[in-house]
Amino acid sequence: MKKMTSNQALDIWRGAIVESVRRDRPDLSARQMAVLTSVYLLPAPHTVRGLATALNVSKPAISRALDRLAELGMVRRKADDHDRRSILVQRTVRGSVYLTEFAEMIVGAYDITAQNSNDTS
Amino acid sequence: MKKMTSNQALDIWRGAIVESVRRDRPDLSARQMAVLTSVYLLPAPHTVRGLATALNVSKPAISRALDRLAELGMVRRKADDHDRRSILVQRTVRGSVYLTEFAEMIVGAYDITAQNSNDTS
DNA sequence: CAGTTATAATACGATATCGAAATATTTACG
DNA sequence: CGTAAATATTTCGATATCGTATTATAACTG
Repeated sequence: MKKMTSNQALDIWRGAIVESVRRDRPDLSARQMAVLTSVYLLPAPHTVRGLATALNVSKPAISRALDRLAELGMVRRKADDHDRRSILVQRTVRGSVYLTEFAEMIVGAYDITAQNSNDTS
Repeated sequence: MKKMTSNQALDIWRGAIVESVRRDRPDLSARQMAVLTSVYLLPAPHTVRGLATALNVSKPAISRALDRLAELGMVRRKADDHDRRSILVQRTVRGSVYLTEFAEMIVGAYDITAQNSNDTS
């Protein structure tokens, strides 16, 4: 499977999102999910301002997303000693677990899709 | 790329969700997205009861998700002539366009990930 | 050191979503 | 028929999220 078709892409997305809904996991908004994955996958450090720029949303929107993610224990705020106006968004064990489980749901959906689309060429 | 690693899965997910947030698209909840993709990717017909069972959520939750999706013009309700208690959830052009665009964002994220993980084996 | 700029958080009012209970409406069945 | 069951929606109060404006704190600058 060298390339991915649009149909395969949607199948995978559906498989993962349906599994997430079925399991009744904490329902993160698209924005919260964008913040969470960016914090975990992009190189540190992460600030409110940086995330706001990267995601093209307002800083208060990022602050609130961090409120929610921190409440779920998936990120942690830490003061920046070099510039005490800023905060550094840090990863947590719980956040790692959540994303790892999510990744497994995606891979699971991928495997089912790849199997069904039987690309033996 | 015969198999997909967890890291690649998350990279793709992040790429697509961030792009969706950046473009300021209608922000569907996970549940709404699960309903929308199920209606478009699984074989018809689709009823509230069927979707509720498939997604393991209550029927009122499906009704409300359909309210939102119908308000956005992404699905349409139609009375079932064979059993007038039921409704049939139907696809629309707008819903197809939305999902097609979304699929392209996923494929785009996939291409970037595949490129970066330079799997020349 | 006074004034400006930059950072993040909070306040505010509006809107959306939630779960659970109550309400039609239609069908099944005895 | 008439009662029970099944379908979907609506209602209710509680909670969450939204965009914008405002506030609080820290750093820069002339």
